[in-house]
Amino acid sequence: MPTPRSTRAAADIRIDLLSGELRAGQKIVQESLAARYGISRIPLREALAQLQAEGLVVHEPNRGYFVARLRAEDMREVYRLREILEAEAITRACRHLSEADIERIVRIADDVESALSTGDLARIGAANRSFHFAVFEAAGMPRLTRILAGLWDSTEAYRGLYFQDPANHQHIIDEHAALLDALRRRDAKDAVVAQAAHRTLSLRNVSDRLPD
Amino acid sequence: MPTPRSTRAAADIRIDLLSGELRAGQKIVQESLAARYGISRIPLREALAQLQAEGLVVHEPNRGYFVARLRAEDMREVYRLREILEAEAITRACRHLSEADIERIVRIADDVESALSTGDLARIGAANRSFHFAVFEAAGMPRLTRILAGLWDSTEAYRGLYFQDPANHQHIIDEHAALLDALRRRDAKDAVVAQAAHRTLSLRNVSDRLPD
DNA sequence: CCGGAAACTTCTGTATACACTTTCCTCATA
DNA sequence: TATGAGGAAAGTGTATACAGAAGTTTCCGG
Repeated sequence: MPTPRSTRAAADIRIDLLSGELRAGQKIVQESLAARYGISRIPLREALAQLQAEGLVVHEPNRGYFVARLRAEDMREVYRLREILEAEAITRACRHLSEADIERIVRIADDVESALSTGDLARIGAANRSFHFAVFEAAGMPRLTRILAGLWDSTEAYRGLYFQDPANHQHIIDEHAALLDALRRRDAKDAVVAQAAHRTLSLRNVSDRLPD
Repeated sequence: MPTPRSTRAAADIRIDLLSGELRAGQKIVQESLAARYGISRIPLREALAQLQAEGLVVHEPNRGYFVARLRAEDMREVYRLREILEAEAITRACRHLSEADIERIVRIADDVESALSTGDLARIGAANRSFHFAVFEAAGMPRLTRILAGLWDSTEAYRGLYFQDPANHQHIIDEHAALLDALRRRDAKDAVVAQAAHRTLSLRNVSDRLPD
């Protein structure tokens, strides 16, 4: 396995955080959490450092890490930031997209469809993410891509819930198609609108499950 | 001293990175860098993890950390992202600012002026940063504040050069005053413009010193 | 003389161990 | 009963140590 323990731990913690296993505001005792994942504190701390950059945990010197409080309002912040930054990414992408880029994105969109038909949530999530980030990366702004990745990560666990409902599958396919169509025409405005529609739907889905 | 070694190391590395001591693309050998700062590899790794979130270094599993390549183009990306995100922060801040907030910001602006008169670069930098982040924080968007902090950090070392030139001192004072005036009037549009002027000037100053 | 595989070197990733800080409890005192 | 000093317990921050992966050199067969 080429994945370091710290990376895997970060993924595990994300799940536990967002599934409510680790509750908001709670102190994170490194020893016990490390034991839970069967690793030592060193890789755990690196995972926590990464999650801090995503805003899922906060750190106080000599006092340790605490679970950040995620409320509906936080979710709205994440989505507002995505709105702004994804608009920038897509607008720039429209300027730079080559035909090869578009072909590649089309192939990934096909992957998403075939993943949806299997119902394998992990595969759907991975494919969907690949699709959107293939577009974002075409903007040629690596920092922007990284920031967006952090924002996506911070709500990663909720996306599974969204994919779980088969009623959403056709929406996803349609919205990806709309985005692709706009990209083909290099129509930044339409592309931004298509992306926004996609995002708004999933925000509604997610924020219903949070306090406040 | 309440600062953990890892935090201090991150600051040290930032300086060495941006002063050219550590060159772009270069592999970071943890052992030697740790020795250089007189610490062990553990806090160094945590510092590197943090710097990765800022985009100053990149990590490849089992291969280690490498110095990110910073070109004028990267600087333009950082400033473009700041432009978008600071506009959002200031717009929201205008909605939420209380009189007490404004008073506090005024006091910090005075700190900046007195720091400028002493010529102490570290103090000027700290005061200037406090000033702008006091405004950003008033937006009530903690993730946005954190992202902006990362963007500021990634060019921190260059800001010193800007403050060093006394010709810029009056600019800084005037622009802070203009921003404050707009904030008092809760005029989001003017405030964004004032902030933009401030930023543009320092971008020009910084990007002249980079390759490409 | 060259290509490729095996041994070696170097460095990363992680476990263990310990010092120092914070927190909590106890108990004496007003 | 409330309060604060003192000390024990718990937990973080970091140094040291080691296993294993990546990179490098050496050596052999062609």
